[in-house]
Amino acid sequence: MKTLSDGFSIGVLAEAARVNVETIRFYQRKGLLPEPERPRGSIRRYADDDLARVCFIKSAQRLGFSLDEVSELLKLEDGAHCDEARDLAEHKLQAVRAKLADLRSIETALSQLVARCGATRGAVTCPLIASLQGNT
Amino acid sequence: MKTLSDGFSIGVLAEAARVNVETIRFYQRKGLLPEPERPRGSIRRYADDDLARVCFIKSAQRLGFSLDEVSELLKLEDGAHCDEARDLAEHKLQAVRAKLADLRSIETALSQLVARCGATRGAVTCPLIASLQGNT
DNA sequence: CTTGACTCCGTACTTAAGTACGGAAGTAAG
DNA sequence: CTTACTTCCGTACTTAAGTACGGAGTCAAG
Repeated sequence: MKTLSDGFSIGVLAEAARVNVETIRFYQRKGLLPEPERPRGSIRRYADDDLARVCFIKSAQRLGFSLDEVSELLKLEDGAHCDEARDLAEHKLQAVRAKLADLRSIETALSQLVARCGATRGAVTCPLIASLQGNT
Repeated sequence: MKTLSDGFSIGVLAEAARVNVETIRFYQRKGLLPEPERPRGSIRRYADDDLARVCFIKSAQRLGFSLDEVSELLKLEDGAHCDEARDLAEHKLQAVRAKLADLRSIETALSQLVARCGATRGAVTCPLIASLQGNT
């Protein structure tokens, strides 16, 4: 007996997450996404949780986290030992703050460039490179 | 005749930029870094500009820009036509701002997680995933 | 109950960003 | 001048993150 909404297929999941079906399968192989049981010889069904997870992966990736790092982030969610989780989170937090600082200086540089570019004609010597000098 | 400081070798450049020598050569092949002339049958010499450029590339990469995107950013610096430059800069600026927004919500989520994790024992259900729901 | 679309699975291919390799040529110290 | 390290250059290998492919099984509409 089938409850009314017992999840969606991999194709629907992929489409909803704006991702290739193969990518979903790839994430499963990597252990980033749980592979739901398939009811005896049938097709796997996915739920909103899975969609959220895929979206999260893509979002974190856009921020420059690798899949390995994303998998660490996800372990936090999955309720690993609290101490480990905390350590991990603190490290990520530092990385995130460093990225934020870098991005802010790029933002400043870019908006200045845009402003100046509207004003001065030709010969743009933008402050972009200068804005990133002081990094490790 | 050699002036006292007429630049450094590729090895020194690479070391200063904390990068593999091969990476320098790779960037040259991709046109991200100019290849200085080699004085008749001798070795190429690099200057501070080149170092700055390599550092910039690495910084931008850490923020999630691809080498292709970095090369666009660098074209801005190189004084392309002002209008193009401005367009490019505006697009990048939007991308940068989107990244900033995402990063800020991750930062919030992570710091909340760290805080809670110190307080509650066990069973961490972190707000990380939730924090990234609202993205395209 | 057939037909067309979708799923499953393993394997193979692709792209981006390097890294490594090997031989010839340049260079710097003894 | 020899020896040991670099550079130079082309070509080949590696890793991460997918993408594509092909054959077999499943599902649902007509």
